[in-house]
Amino acid sequence: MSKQELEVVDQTGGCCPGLTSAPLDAEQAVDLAKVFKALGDPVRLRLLSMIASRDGGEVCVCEMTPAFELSQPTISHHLKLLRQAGLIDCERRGTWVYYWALPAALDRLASVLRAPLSAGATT
Amino acid sequence: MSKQELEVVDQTGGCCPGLTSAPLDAEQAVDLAKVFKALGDPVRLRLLSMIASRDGGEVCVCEMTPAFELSQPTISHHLKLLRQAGLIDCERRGTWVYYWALPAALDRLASVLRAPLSAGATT
DNA sequence: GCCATGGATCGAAGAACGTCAAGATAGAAG
DNA sequence: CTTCTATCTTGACGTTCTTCGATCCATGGC
Repeated sequence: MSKQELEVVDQTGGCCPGLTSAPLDAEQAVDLAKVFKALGDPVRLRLLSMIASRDGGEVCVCEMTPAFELSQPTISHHLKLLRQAGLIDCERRGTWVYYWALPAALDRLASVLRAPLSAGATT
Repeated sequence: MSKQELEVVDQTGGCCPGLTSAPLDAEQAVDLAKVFKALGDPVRLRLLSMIASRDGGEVCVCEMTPAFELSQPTISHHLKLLRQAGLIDCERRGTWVYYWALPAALDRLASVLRAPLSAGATT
């Protein structure tokens, strides 16, 4: 896996500490909450899952919309929220728009949630 | 029959396939979204962090309330939501109420978010 | 140029959420 | 039993979210 050009580990200002290592400060909490809020809707979770489970490829909007019993503007709206949360990105290619996942964002969240391996009673 | 035989909690098995391994079905998405929604508020994230970063011990409400510029009922409300999401639990002990984290819930979420280590992560 | 198609944006209706003040409940101390 | 402290619950208010229909923008084909 290729690394980004950022060698520092705390680039996002909330990436590293983790929920379980120390109390989150207010600013980190606001930042993280935005991303978790984006995941706090079943439609967005399914959209993200559809996209992220195709790590190699993109998913066309025209493929996602009919998978839900929702209007096209609603799907578009949810995709926008996922994009604003930094979880996915998209590109127009001809007539169609393709979305792909940004795995680093998911990894960051997982790291925040995952208790340190040595957590618990260390003594 | 309340619970089906789906008691396997193996993170790679039937319970938590993970966002990135296959598209989430609607029911799983609704279930997961409830937990992520509980994390989608900065106050709740900080509360959970305060509690979870003391894995060995509990945190008294009397210790959490003054950490926020919010009324005590509001804190109580957020703690209730975290408890309903299965992220924390509590017990009254004398005059005070103590909360502690349920690390298995956090682990489950992390597993859902984390791309499968051996499969698909080809970036 | 014109039209058809895929997607995004706008504005509005209804539901859900975060917050507080006021009241209720549980235990401790006198 | 009464009172006090710590916490939870209730009811209400304003804000935010989800969803939709209608409309607009971008691209490709004629």
